[in-house]
Parts: sequence; C-alpha cells; structure tokens
Amino acid sequence: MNKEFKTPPISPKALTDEKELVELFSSLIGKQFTITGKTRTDGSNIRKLIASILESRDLPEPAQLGQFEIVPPKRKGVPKITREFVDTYIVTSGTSYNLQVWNRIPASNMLLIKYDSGESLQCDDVRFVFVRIDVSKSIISSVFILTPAYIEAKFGKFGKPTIKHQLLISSKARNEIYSREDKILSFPDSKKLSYHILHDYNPPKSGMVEEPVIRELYSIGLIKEMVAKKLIGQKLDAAATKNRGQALERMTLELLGYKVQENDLLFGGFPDIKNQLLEVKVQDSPTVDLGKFSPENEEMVVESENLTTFDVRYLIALTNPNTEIIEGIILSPGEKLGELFSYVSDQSYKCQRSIPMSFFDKYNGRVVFNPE
DNA sequence: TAAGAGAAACGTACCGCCCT
DNA sequence: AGGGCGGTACGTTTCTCTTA
Repeated sequence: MNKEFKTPPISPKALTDEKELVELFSSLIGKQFTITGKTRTDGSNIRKLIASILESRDLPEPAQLGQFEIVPPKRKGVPKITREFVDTYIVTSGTSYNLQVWNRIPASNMLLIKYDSGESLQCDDVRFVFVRIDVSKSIISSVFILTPAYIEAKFGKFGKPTIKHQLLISSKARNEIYSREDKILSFPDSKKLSYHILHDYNPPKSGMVEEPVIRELYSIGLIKEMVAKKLIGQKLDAAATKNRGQALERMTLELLGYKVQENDLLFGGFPDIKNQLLEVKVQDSPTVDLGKFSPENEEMVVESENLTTFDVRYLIALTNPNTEIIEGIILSPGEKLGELFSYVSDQSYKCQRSIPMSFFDKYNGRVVFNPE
C-alpha cells in the first residue's frame, strides 16, 4: 500500500465525504476477488484494493510534518488508511459477522490524531469499509461504509476490550534448546510450591478442571519425566482436532493419568490444566499467544491457595512447523519466563461486535453508507 | 542504502458459556 | 434454541533492525 496513506489529512474537513466514497466504490461491485483462505492475506488484499480505488484520484491534502501528533504509541489503533481515516474489513459467509476492532474503543472520543490547529480525529471518526465477497462466485457483491455510532445504534454496543499477551522466543533460544541432549529446558517450581508438591507419582485424585491443591501438584521435575520426555518426537496431529493446542493438552493429560473428557478439554479456562496449575502451549512461530493472563505481571489465579501467574507452570512445546513434530520443550514456572524470553511490551486488545449476515444480505449489489 | 532477518502486529475463524 | 459475548488459535503481513 502506498506510503502516502500513512500521513493524516491536513484537516478532518479535508476527508472525502461518505457520499463521494459511495460513488468511488461503486466500481467494485461485481469485480472479481478470489479468497486465498489465509485470513491475514485476504484482509491485506482487501485493504490494498480499497487503497487503489482511493488513490485513483487525488487524495486529501496531507498534513505537514510537525503540525499534528499521532496520539497512540506506535500508532496503535489508528486506521491503516490514515489519510482517509478508513479501516477495511472483509465479510464472507456464515450466519453472522464478528467485527473485531483492534487497539481502540471504536465508538469513543479517544484522540487518535491531534492537530496544532486544535482540530482532532478521534476513534468515532473512523469510517469502517466492509467489502462483502460472494465466495461461490469469487466476486465483490456489496460495499458498506459505516460509522461506529451507526454500528452501535443499529447492532448494539461493542463488547469489552479483551487483551492478548504475547511472548517471543527467539530462534537463538529455540536452537539452544534443540541442541540440548534431552531437548528440554526446565526450571524448578516457585518457592511457594516447592516445599509441598509431589515428587513421586500418585494417580490424580480429582478431575483436571478442579481447583488445584498444592499438596497434590506434581513437581516440574516429575512432569518432565512423565510428560516432557515422552512428548519429544511426538507428532501433533492437527488434522484430527484442527487444534494442536488441544491435541497437546490431551496428550499431557493422558500421560499424567487424567481421564480426558472432551468438554473439559474445550473449556477455555486458565490455566489449561487447572488441577495441575499447568498451562500448555504449542509454538512453531516465534510468537507464543499467552491469552488474557500473562506472568509478566503477578496476578491471582487461585485465590484459595494464594497461587498466582508466577506459580503457574508453563509447558511450551516447540514444534517443527513442517512436520508438526515436537522437537523441544520448555517447562518453567511463570516467574522465570520473563528472564528467558521477552514479552511483547505493550499488549494489544480488541473490541468485538457481531453483525447478523442478514444485514449484509439486504444490500446485495450496492454500495451504501449508514443505510436507513 | 538495499536486502535480508528477525520481531511485532493483528485479521479472521471458531468455540463454549450465558442470557433471552 | 439461538445469538451475543468473551475468549483462544493460528499464521501471515508488515514493521524494524542488522548487516554487508
């Protein structure tokens, strides 16, 4: 996408008005667009397509450097097509569309661009451009230009922001683990746990989703022997579950002697195996998605036993992306993770709003702005 | 300064629980 | 039963840093 789009317009008044955008986008209707199935790629292609339409004529005049300030750090939450204050979304099939807005509260008046003139562009000024694809014909069937206020008025408020923490394991660290004899990098349990937990195996007394009791937790050393060593070289069959995280969780549970129930497996609590205060993660890219909880900051996990994210044991399986075979394992209490790997500094969050597909169906073949 | 490598960002699918 | 909501998974794009 043209770098020009990154510069905001000289003034909010310079933005192309929505009526004109409707005209512009009308050329897209019926145009061929083939979905690759790679979500990130498709989203990017849609953005490029919209950008190409916008730059087919004169863009709004750019703001001069130094006359404005981009408020959020690293321009997080600022619409990608900043010059026109447009974000693009791709709508395909299904019964409802899950609109996910990243790193800003969509309908708020939070500042995104602050001009020296005193003017500003805010979250609620962003224009949402939805491109609806008819997947059976691989064509664009309609385009919607909607404002956050309209979306909230019509479909309800956006959900609460949900945070996602990430951890990075560099290829250097990964290779160091691969080069070890047993392919396992492990650390002792936190002090709080170490005095009480089990070092010798006894079959579990309770179900995997039940609150843990310190005295019945298996030590990291024991987990290493019973689980980690056996997992090395195993293949995570992604086809079977479509979800390798669950495949790993299942294998771990079986190795520990827990009865595996499908429902329990799908229960997305924290940590995954609550009864063992154990979180299992699969990683083949450098990024590990930690979800809502992160041991970057100490947070209470089990109130009754005073256990925190620092005590949670993380089992991270390093897989070969080509073969899906586990080639290394990290076993560490949360408190140590930060010493070994780096946290993504500021977390990202998103706000969601589902929109029934019937809404998009109503305007087939048209380009509309805040219809009705 | 350009290319390549590494780090970071984030778009979309999908899932289960909860409420109506 | 069905939709809304909170949440996770996945993996590519894109930004940024490093190196030649």
